[in-house]
Amino acid sequence: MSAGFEVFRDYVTRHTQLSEVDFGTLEAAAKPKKLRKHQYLLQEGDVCRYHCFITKGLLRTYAVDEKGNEHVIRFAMENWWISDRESLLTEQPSKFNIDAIEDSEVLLFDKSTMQMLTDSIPAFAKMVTGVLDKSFITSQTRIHEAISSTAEEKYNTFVQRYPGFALRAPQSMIASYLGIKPETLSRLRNKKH
Amino acid sequence: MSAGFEVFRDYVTRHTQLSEVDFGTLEAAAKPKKLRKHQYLLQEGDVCRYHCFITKGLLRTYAVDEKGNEHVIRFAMENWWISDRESLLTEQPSKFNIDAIEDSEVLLFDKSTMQMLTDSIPAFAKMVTGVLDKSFITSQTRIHEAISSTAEEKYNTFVQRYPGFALRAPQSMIASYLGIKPETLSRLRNKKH
DNA sequence: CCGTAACGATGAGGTATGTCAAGAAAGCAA
DNA sequence: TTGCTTTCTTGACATACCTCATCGTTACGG
Repeated sequence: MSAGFEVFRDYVTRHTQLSEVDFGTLEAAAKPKKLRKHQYLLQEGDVCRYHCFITKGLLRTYAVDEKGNEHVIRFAMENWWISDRESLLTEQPSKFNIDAIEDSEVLLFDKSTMQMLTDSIPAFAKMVTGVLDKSFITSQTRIHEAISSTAEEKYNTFVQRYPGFALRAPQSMIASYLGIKPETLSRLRNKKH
Repeated sequence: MSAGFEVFRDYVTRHTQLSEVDFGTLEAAAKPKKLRKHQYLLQEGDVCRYHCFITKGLLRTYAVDEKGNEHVIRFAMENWWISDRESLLTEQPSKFNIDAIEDSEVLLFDKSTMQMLTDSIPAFAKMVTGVLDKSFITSQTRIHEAISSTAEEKYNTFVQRYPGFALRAPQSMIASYLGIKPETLSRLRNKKH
């Protein structure tokens, strides 16, 4: 068993209970992939074909606006899923880019494979829906914070909630994620005492 | 069949195919409820017990911060679902309020009933997951806009995407939803030529 | 280990949006 | 209708955050 699948196996075990046969099915379905720092998992304009589970490293989803500014939509690290669900669902070109912030490793599950897995392993289907449910809740929380907090409050909340991202991602990307300029974030960080 | 269920039946028919038996099961499970303008569907501190489908009217989810300011998290009208998924999932007190902006009618499905329905009607389960998936995608889009757009861009996008909300909700609530002050929204609207 | 490039820090000044206050308009109850 | 309340508009001013430019620091490929 690959190191990558071991991480995934632990993750699944933490969320549901599956037979050895089911784990075999999962392992056969997962395509491991390594990504070097700065390498793309998905590029704007391409159709997103995979649900990706991260077994190692740190990735980001970002969009580029007309003026060429990057906007980080989200970060994701070990034990997180990442994809463009909209492109995956509609099979239309993605508006987003996903790339590696660190050297990373992921497991790819293409759309039809995922369908097969959720159809044949109900407990796995339930886990996947549970993940989606939590993702939605997290998004609602972020929206709440985005519309109601100052830059400083957003940053403090971010650091508390995601210390891993705060330590591992460059400040310019964190600023982008928070919807503020890097200079503003720098000042915020340095004004503390 | 009540007028409310008729709306729901049409909605379900648009999204999936169900037998008459299944529709009977749904109708038996749905508790209709009328809400007068300003009436609460959920109050902060209470545990959210229901998935609610709106058959008539307009509701909002909002949070109140320490300073007493209201922040509108979302609007929802006919053919939309509304609830606090976090409270529903965890059975912890909600941080949000949901109330009626207009006289409204909803169908309530409590958590265990919903579980029973999705367990016994796979097509319905699939539809519900599909709705959640779309909700998540919508949230991601809103986050993207929140971090990358000016107040004016946010307002224009909002009007285009949700003309119904733009016409039916008071401006102070729309401003709150966009994360800006009512005065700012008023100026934006009136500066056009 | 060096040189270059990317990143972060900091200053000066600008702009979008917020705050507070007053008045006009619109909704609503009697 | 009338009067009362809530919502919207508008102005003057405050401020959080942005922009642009510069410089120090860190990362990294050769």
